[in-house]
Amino acid sequence: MPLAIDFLQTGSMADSTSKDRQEITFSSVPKAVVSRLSLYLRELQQLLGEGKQTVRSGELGKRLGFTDAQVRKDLTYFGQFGYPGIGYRSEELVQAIRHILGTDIEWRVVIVGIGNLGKALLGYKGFASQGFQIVAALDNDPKKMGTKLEGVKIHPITELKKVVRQHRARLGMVAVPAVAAQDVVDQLVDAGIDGIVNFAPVTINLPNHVSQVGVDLASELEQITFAVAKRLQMHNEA
Amino acid sequence: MPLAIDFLQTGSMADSTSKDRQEITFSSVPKAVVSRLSLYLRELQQLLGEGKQTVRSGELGKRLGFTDAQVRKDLTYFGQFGYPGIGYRSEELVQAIRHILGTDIEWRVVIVGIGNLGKALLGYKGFASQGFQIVAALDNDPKKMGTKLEGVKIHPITELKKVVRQHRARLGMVAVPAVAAQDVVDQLVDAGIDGIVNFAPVTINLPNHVSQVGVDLASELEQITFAVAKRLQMHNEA
DNA sequence: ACATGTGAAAAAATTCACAGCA
DNA sequence: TGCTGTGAATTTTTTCACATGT
Repeated sequence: MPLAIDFLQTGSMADSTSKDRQEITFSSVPKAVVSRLSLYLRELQQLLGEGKQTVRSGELGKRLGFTDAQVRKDLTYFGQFGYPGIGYRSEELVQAIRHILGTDIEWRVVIVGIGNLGKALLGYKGFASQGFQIVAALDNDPKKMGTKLEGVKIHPITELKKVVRQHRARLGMVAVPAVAAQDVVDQLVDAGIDGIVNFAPVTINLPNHVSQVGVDLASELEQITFAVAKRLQMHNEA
Repeated sequence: MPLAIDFLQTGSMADSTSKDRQEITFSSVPKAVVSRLSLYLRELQQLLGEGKQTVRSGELGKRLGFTDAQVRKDLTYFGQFGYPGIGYRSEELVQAIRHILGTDIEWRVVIVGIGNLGKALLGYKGFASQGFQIVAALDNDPKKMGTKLEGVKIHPITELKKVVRQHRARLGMVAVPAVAAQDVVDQLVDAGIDGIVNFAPVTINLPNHVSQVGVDLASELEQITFAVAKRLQMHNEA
């Protein structure tokens, strides 16, 4: 019996353009598919801004460097969203992907660590537009307490649990020094957070019921130096 | 004929602890291997800090959530670094991975866009420790021109090509608004940059000879909301 | 004895290619 | 005609399990 959730509210009988009730089965969706879904969403929003009401799998894929088959296969993990002979309706697919990713509802986020990076995250406009609301910031510098940045109040880390619960935050972004990361993460878990984005360049341990994504800025650069070193080497060989 | 590069300088005849000359063949190394390599490196540096001179594949893997076989297989894409019955010598493996990633030499980096995120990147200490040197910053705000931040001078974007060439920078980090990203990237390519980390939430187009990695902060959060939504759904089902 | 390195097997992800539908 | 959706084929990646080396 596959796992499934209700998907896309049933359209009214008179609304001939809306698709029938669909199901999403989550069994064995490759991790890479989910990250491409984010890219599809971003590109579709771009396409909408360009006034394109529909898009074909080949077109969407080409803009992102994927094949048409990849785009179609990725989407069909979650349902049937396309129209044979036409393509996909941009607005409809945006809504569908937002529902799949879970960002058709607002997520309340706390940021821990208001150094340079934490401040950048606080001020980042891209979160709000994708359904993320930053509800509180936490830091252990006494000088910052009680002040506001970008309209968000800064609390002492000692009040983390209280603040997370008061705001009913479900996600945490950790931008503290590496040595403090595990401790902060433990507190977030204790406070009942559902998921964590960790910007500290260190491995953190979490219980299975809390999701994490690690973003290591040096590591991102290393992916590139490897590619460049490889290319130079190939060139020398040839 | 496989691609290969010289690897690990040949030890002196008297140095019985150093390994023989090795070769790296780059043919068909999975992309995921390279990102794990970054994690191995980070964890090994951590282990060294804890005073561990050697580490077994199972131990390294466990700390990162991988299997022992995965660790060994990943490393053998590039050579033989282990000692049967012992494991890997931490310091030696650190050097080897740095060489593989290309970070055993210094890379000069420019940052374009000195908003909140650009400032955070400028101040990030994790770059220098991994072999990245930020040599210049660029922005188009006249008020910032000529000032210094974190000891790095801010130049107008109009001088991008000149600045990149004067500093012989090979990598660029792009932290400008989405609408400006492609233009900035084009200028970086024109200036002869080798690789780009793009923080703007937009797809950029590059010639094949320039590497890129995209970091989309909202997308990172979406990976988590998907996992959380999925877990909640599984719970409801059960 | 113990841990690596590695072919072989298995699993997973991608690509193909075409049936079916607008 | 032109596109999606999708089983099948292919390719890639991971895991297994054991021969090899210390």
